[in-house]
Amino acid sequence: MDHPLTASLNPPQREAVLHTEGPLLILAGPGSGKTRVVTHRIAHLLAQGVPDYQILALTFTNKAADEMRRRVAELVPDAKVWMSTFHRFCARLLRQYATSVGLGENFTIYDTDDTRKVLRETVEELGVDLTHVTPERLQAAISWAKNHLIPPDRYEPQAGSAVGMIVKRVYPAYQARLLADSAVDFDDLLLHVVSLLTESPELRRTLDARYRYIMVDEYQDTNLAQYTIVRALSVDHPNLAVTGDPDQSIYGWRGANLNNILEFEKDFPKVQVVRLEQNYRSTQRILRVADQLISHNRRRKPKSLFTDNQEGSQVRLVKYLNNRVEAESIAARIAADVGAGRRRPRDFAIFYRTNALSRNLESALREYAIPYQMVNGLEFYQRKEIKDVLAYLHLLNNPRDRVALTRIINVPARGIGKSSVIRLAQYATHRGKSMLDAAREAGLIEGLTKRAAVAVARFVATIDHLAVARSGPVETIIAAVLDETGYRAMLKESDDADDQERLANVEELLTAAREFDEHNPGPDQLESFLEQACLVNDTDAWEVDDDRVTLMTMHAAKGLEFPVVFIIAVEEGLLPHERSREDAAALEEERRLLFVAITRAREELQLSLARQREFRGSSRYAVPSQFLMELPHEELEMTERLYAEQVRPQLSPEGMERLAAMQGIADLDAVELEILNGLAPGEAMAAMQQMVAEATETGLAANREPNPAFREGPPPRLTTAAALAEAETATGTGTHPAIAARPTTPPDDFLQGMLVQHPEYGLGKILAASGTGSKRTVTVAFVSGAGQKKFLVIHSPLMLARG
DNA sequence: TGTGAGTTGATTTTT
DNA sequence: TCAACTCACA
Repeated sequence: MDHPLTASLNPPQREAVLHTEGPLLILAGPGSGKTRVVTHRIAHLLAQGVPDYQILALTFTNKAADEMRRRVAELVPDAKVWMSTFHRFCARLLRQYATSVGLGENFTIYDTDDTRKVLRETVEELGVDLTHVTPERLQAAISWAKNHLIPPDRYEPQAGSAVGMIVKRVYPAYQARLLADSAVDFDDLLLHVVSLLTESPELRRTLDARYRYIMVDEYQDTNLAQYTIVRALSVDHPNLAVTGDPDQSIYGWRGANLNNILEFEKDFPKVQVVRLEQNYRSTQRILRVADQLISHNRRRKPKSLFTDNQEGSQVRLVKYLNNRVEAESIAARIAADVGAGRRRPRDFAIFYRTNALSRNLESALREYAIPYQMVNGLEFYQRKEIKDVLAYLHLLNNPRDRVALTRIINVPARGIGKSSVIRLAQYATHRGKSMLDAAREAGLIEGLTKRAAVAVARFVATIDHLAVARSGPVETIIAAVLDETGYRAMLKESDDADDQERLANVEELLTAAREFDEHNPGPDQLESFLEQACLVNDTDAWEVDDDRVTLMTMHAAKGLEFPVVFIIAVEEGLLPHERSREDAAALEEERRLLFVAITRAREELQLSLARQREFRGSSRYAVPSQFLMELPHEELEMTERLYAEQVRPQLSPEGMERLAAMQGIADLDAVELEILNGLAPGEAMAAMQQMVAEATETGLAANREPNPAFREGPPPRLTTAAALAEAETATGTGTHPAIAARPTTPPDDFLQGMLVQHPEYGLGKILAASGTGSKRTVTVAFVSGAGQKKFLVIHSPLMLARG
């Protein structure tokens, strides 16, 4: 009988799906339908009668886990298969057995920031001199050791390594401090689970039997700790299915060991190996470029990628004068394609090696009013105010959490200064007490002023009072924290517009908590909430459905695909990154990184570099990446651009409509269409935004008077920011020349909820307003993707878009 | 104790 | 370029 489940699969895919018993290695090239195979395999297992709780699927990112969950649900709606990241899985497990590894029942997960604080304090306590070693370096070294399962007492530095010597001293103290705080860092989550499994054969057996079918995604990225965990759970029931591609291993710097996948067949001699080599994503040309590049790597399993897709156009390789021209040209191209109706914003992605490279792109895209989303930036849970509130929760959850206590003992200000906190910490360390317990004895602490002691006592009382409601709904706990600590009042009474924004963020946290409560009913959910907050990351915020251009690092791009991909700054020192150039293995990883980036493209691909690039404030001449020499030149179309591309699209009616929809306008009349066609794309976009403002003003998108800004004929053409700035100075209005001058509005007329127009950022809404007259400040959220900004109204080029 | 200005120093990728 | 940290002052 035919399996309806496998009807749509090619032979190797089917083979992988139908293989259920015994180890399985799926070598999946890019775009080969890997997720499809994994999800169908889960569905198949379930159809075979395997209970859902016996299946465990492990990924590296929440994004991947969510995607898998979504797609399994499409096949088998009610299955409750456990799909999560390694770290989350370990956190869950660890919570049951925390005491066996020396942690308190409610342990805290310290993030990178917290970890650095602990490290810094440890270094200080030990009196270690850090003149030539940054804490980050130390952090990386300790993380490396942990990823390689080297405990503090077995750490031996390489001969002559200055960092190593310091690590040898600091690592044990650091680890002791974590345990004292009943806290773990990210690496510990894995490490503690490894010790659980190695030290308790019984527990290992139980879990092995429980998770009978284990799948690991992106197996090439596993480090020794992850490898050990997976192996330990696959001894009695070795139904371990791993998928991966050695050519896409890009996390070596985080301890990922390529050997795990290269030697899987040695680890499990009876393994079935399936190769997925047919690519369903890219054009022949893109695939050939990728293939040729990666063939220069030595440490790999050779594979032959092929596709039935079209030949496609040549891959563009463009050399720009400088980074500004690069960014503007890319933005112009995108604007042209969108304007002509050929593409939507969501079809495009721009990749770069380091986050710092995104700046020019952002402003260029804003200039063209192209909506974009950037995957990184200050992530919600990293914001100061969110971390503050969460610190209160952490302290309630784990009274030993020292980082949390020091963070908020004087926030809002209670008159407990730095020196008092140090005294408190010393007292606690001396007596082996937690900071909170030490604080309870504030009156006994030498060197603490009476005033400080009273303040500390009051702080303890507040915490104790809050602790009473600790087991209730999270939203209630947060609300109590905000009220009883005075945190909300502190923000509310502030004149600073930043604080108004913070207040809004804090309210958002309340909403998040409410949603969490709905999904997680029952008492004592605080720890679970905090765990979730600690283990989310930037890419999780990326929205597939938004019609926006995507900006991200090449690392974040893994697992995604886009019709058109731009890869910028393919230059020595950036693409093989500075720090990777000497080391052959690291260089291969950089090559894989470019391979990953290239293979994200479905139809069009452009690689670019600049002759001159501004970096760290100063400008320098760039050398083309050595990887460019390795590409097949017959597949490339090479051009050089010394000025910003002037792409003047003839906007088709269809394209205009799309643009209009993007900008929120219902329809356009013929006159407007004609005028817009006469403008450079950047101006056309700005003009569009103006129309939105007009439309909002009248409340009626249709049936408008033609915009007065266009009656007087096209404004001077300006494309570069320099020219724009010049024009601004000349007119003295500070507004884009395409926008008609308006009478100035008194600052106090800028009210919360109003729509405003900004020459650079476009249309936005006032989220918060404070102060009066010349001190009037507003926080504005922009639709363009610029995010939120605050302005002193009187000095800002903001104009009301309504009234 | 708290704030502000000035200086310094560092910048890959992330669970 | 920018953020974090230091130091001086109120």
